[in-house]
Amino acid sequence: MSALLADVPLSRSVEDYLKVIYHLSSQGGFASTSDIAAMLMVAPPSVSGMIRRLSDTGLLEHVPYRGVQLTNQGRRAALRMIRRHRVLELYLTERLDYDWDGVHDEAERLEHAVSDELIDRMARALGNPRYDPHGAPIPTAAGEIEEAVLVPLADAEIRVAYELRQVDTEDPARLRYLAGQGLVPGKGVTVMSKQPFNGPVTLILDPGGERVIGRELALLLLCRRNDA
Amino acid sequence: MSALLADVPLSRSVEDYLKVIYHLSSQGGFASTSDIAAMLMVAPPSVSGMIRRLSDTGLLEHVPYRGVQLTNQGRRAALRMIRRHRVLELYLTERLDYDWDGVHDEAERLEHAVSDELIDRMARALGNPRYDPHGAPIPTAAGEIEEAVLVPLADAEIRVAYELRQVDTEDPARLRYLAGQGLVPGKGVTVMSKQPFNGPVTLILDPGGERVIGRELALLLLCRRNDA
DNA sequence: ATTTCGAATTAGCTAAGGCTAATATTGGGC
DNA sequence: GCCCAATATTAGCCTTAGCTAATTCGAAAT
Repeated sequence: MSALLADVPLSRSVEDYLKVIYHLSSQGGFASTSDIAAMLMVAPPSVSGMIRRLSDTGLLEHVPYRGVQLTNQGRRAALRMIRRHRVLELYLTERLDYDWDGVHDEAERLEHAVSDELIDRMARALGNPRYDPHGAPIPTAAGEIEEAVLVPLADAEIRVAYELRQVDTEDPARLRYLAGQGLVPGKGVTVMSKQPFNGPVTLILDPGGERVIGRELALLLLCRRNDA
Repeated sequence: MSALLADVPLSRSVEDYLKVIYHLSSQGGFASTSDIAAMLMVAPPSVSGMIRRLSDTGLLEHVPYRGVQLTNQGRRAALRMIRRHRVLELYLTERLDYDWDGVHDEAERLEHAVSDELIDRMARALGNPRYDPHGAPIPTAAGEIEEAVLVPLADAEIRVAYELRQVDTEDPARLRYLAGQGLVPGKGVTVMSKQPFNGPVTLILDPGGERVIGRELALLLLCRRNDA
């Protein structure tokens, strides 16, 4: 049945579009032209053009003036890129001493050039890890990805123990600051209070101590209730 | 003085052209359009087109109907690519268990995507090595390359001790065969006899023993006289 | 029900880097 | 010294993937 869906190599641009569309539509909706354009830093008409090519080749479904969704084939290709990206990020930090805030750009370029073979060798060398340096799940070679139910720290319940699982940004400055505060995956966190009007969040880190962080950052810190 | 020669990023194609032109003109001559075309597996008019772009940007000098030579700027860019390629080949074999006959293709794609930073980290992790897995010298980050005077085994003097220094091919089948025969850089070799009419060469390997190999392969084995 | 405004699309352009077919140049053989 | 074959170049086309300007669509507000 997949004789027609020959595994033609995808261009660098196509790979970038698929990845972005995966992220934008991962919460089940459509990805809009303008959101895609903003994420890729291209003009909206460029996106319209690419959307036509991608839907012609069956990688996505386009509802004009509404948005796009990946087909199964498109989702498979996107997850392959995400696996590459996350394995690369982990390998670079673990084996070549990159900081977690500096790996993104390097991985972003390498993910288009590596073979599946190399990614699998890297993953094997790392013991087939399940999470990247930011705590994001690494899809398997078969294309499975863990769907954990995580809640932003900003929405966590007061005085309830959580575990910080994932830091949802690639911005080096934010990552550097958070690492400096000890806010890295694996830490225990308990929110003690939240100020109103999008004010700061006060929390206790374990191990660590008291911290006060702004709401913007608190939205990036994805957590899991300890009893869940 | 190099304010005008801004270090504009080069495209993948441009990097490939520079590398093959470097190799074709390394013995001091001009690289011809058709040789470049053959090495890159493109049609000769494509080469003519690229030559114009490259000489417009000052990366090479073109003498119409005769060929091209790299400028200093072009040579620097080519050596940077060669450094990348060779560091990658060594890293992949040393750290990710690639065979010396399988690294070429992977390095060929990665060399266009890695940063100088990553290459330097890999080189440092390997102890700033001077030779790649095939014995080819690795240019330094500053763009220096060792110019050793090596002689093909086919031209070595009879009953004189040489050291095998470099295997000058990237062809996996040939590399696999040579490794099977123990013909790898570092071995001692002494030619005992050469058959006429491009016939086989009989040699003694140290450590190893007697081997008989065809002239085609004997041309790829670059050696240095032990007393030189 | 109409208007309006923002989002999306189409039209038409550019540059890189391929291709084939046609033309120009060069150097070797006579 | 001339001619031919091999090599190089030019002419003209294609695709990818971007752009701006112009147009069209749809949904929210009147």
